[in-house]
Amino acid sequence: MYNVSEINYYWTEIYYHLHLPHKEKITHQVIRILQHIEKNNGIGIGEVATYLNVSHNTASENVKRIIQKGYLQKQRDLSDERKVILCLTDTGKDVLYRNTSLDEEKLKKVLNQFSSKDRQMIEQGFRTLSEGVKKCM
Amino acid sequence: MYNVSEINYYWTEIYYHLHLPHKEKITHQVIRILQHIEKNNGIGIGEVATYLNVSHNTASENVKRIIQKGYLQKQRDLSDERKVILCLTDTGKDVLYRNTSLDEEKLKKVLNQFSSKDRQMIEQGFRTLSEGVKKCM
DNA sequence: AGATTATATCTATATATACGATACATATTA
DNA sequence: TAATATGTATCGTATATATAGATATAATCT
Repeated sequence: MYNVSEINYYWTEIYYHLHLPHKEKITHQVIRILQHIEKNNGIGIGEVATYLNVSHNTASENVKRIIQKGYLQKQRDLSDERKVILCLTDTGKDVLYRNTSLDEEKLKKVLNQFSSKDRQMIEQGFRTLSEGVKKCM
Repeated sequence: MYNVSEINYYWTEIYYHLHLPHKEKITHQVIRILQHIEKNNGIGIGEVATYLNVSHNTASENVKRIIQKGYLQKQRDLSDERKVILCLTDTGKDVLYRNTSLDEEKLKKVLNQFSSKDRQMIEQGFRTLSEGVKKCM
């Protein structure tokens, strides 16, 4: 018997202690948009609207503001020039990283405490779960 | 040799696919406040201000709005009645949960794919890392 | 009593989010 | 080719949020 609540507790503890410092003011919507674009190719305004469950004009305006901040870039789809294709700028990747990832310096420090066997187990656990997630979802 | 970037990649993949649906409009500041209060006891306005690096009045107003939404509760510290002690309401716990944890239904589904040996390895990996983090940070 | 501390409130400003209505350019179809 | 559909952009408007400075209040300490 395994306990998913327990895993969730570990999950939040790890993030609480290892997240990066939050520099920029940013909302969840913006992070969701950045992450959705980063994790999928060829995302346009329409897909953003559907994903966030907001109207097209809201998505368009939200994306415009994110472009103004320099986090996103626009291209036109060559096969259908009505469509926009969005991708992250380097700044956008950096912002997304700082708001969703673990601080690698802290993580290194923590991992250094462990035996190499334990480290391997941790890494293997994450890898296995991540790969299982992609197969299943 | 272990690779922290790889762990980070797994980390974001897992969260992207397993996070709960985002119902409420919420900012990062609010989640940071809720999480900081949940992970520590006896937090007041002053500590919130220090933690977020904002002025005391900003922290006070922010907390006031969060209380209005029903996510936080106030008590006075019995030993020093100037001080406020903040704690999460049930709604607040629920909101924090939905914005920082993994969807337990999805997680169960993913874990069910694995052998019990793999499941144990994953759980053990999280536990070990979580405990290591608390020792180290 | 006076100073310090912790919090609260008032005012003002900037920004984010959202939607409806409308416009426009590019496909697609009859 | 004319009519329609599709994808996006913009305008006007409304609301919520975040922030700070100035000031106030209440409890505590010296």
